Amino acid sequence: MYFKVKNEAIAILKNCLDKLGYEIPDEIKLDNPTNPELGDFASTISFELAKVQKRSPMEIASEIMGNIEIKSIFQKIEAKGPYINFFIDYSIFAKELLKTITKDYGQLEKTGKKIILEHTSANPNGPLHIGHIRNAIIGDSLKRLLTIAGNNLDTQYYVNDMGRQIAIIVFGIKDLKLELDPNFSEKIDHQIGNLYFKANQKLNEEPELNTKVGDLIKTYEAGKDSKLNIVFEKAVEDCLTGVKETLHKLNIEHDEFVWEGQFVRNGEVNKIVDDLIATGYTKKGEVLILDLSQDFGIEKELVLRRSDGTSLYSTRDLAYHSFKSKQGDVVLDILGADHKLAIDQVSVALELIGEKAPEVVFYEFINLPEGSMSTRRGVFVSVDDLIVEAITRAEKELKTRRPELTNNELLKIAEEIGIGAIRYYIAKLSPEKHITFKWDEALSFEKGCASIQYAHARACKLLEKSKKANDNLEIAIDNIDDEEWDLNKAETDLIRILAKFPQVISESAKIRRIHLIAQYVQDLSSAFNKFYKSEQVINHEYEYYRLLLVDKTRITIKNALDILGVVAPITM
RNA sequence: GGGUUUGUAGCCUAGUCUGGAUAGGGCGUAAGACUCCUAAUCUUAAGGUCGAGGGUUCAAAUCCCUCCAAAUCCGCCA
Repeated sequence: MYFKVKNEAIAILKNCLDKLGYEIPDEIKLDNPTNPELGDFASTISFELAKVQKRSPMEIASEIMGNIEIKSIFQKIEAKGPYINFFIDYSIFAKELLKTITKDYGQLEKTGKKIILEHTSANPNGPLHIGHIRNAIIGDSLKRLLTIAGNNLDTQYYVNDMGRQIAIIVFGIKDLKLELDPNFSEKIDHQIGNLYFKANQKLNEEPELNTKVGDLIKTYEAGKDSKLNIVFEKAVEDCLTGVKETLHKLNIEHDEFVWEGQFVRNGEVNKIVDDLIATGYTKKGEVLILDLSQDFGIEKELVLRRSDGTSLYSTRDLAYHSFKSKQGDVVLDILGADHKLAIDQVSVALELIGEKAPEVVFYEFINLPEGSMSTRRGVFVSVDDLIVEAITRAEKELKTRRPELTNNELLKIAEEIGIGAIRYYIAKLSPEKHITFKWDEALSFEKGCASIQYAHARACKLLEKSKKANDNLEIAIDNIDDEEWDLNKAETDLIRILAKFPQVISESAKIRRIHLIAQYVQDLSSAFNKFYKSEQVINHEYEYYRLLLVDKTRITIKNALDILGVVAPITM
């Protein structure tokens, strides 16, 4: 609906320019003025024409105004100085819009594109910490966003079962006889993280033990020692169990878990190395390297094999990316900013052998006030702890607000609010922003996600109450054209924001940024809360229209929260 | 040393790609609003050298140059 009106405005302008005999630019851009008093769309076309024609923009604007034709959906078109402002006629537009908002509002046309989205992919050497969830939350929200934007998504978690990290864990189990408690006295990924920390300490004290780790890597990569394979696989599987549990609590599920080891075993890594040798960009010295400095300006050489013949992460990653490249139209990675150089190398290498380079969404680090996090050093805040704290805080708040709730109800709502707070905290920031983690900022309920969820719950409750007082809501939709509806400011503001939802989705999906959605749903719920506070709905003259407005707002808030992976509670 | 990212009120942040109207939100602060559909709400106010300096332009938070600060990368780690 919004697209349609915007295009209509552009058509009106084009028509007018044509009439005046001016050359029509390829693209006519319309701004959304921040101040509603300046209209719904604004054109700065006068400035551009002024440059070409060497006349004042004001003069051109008034000339345009003298020749412009107003169509019915617009109430008026005004020139404010050099700007040309379009004002929508909301008494018509609002009714049209309400008809277009259905259960799947926001769903864009199918693009037919398959997108392979890899996210999270944390090493299975400990529990997820708050650095990892930025990846997971951005990744999962993008999956939801790109799906509603019409794409076919496949999400993958790349499991690093072959790295040095995992070998260190196996070394801890086999050589240091560190034990995991099979009775799960502590969540298994936390146990593994702890074991990893201890094994690293030992290796720091006695660096000569590193040869044992090297031997483990070599043996596992060869894959012939089936007993050792089982130890590796068990450790990874165990850790992954814990990680999946954490992700599940955050409403995050992956379609596939792809183990990197398979690419060594099935010969893909060797094949990639051979293909790269064939390009002529490799050099063989003590180790095999890929040199991209001459033709691609990448200073750092990429080592493809260790001197002992084993593969490295980046080589296996090349094989994995080649695998993904064959599965979809777009390969999308969510990566920490520390991977920028590495993925540049991988991308160039992939293009050299005729595969698709990934598109990458980078995010900056989350640090603790005391510095960076590290699983190896045992310095981190785990996501599990964060979740417990978030839910505890929500519970406490709920107890004072809704003392009449049963324990089960309370826990359910507290979970929805706590998880929402976490996801929203990450989602609302643009990914290139550096974050210093602070509990109070991460878990704020004021004007954060909770107020959005609250708006949704309010809308639900209102609709429920109206059902008791009224006939069915559908009647209002049928009769929508028969009655006049003179909208006030609160209603107009709400309509205006509701109308923008598909445009926001389209724009966010295009630039692969979820924080626009977070901002949008905040604006929407804020407009709804204002409306709710200032206007009576039940028993009002325009009750049908207002109930419709409430219902459509409810749908839109829910669909927007869905993109962020946040539950829209019916009550709270 | 070189590359990349960030710097917007006491605090957090949008806007930077694609220059355009009075720089948009939120927290906190101050004052106010529940005999009325849920006050996790709403209303009002104060609070800004858009890191600093220079340049381009009719117009710069936005583009260009120099500098400052923070983070990060420059591993036979992942």
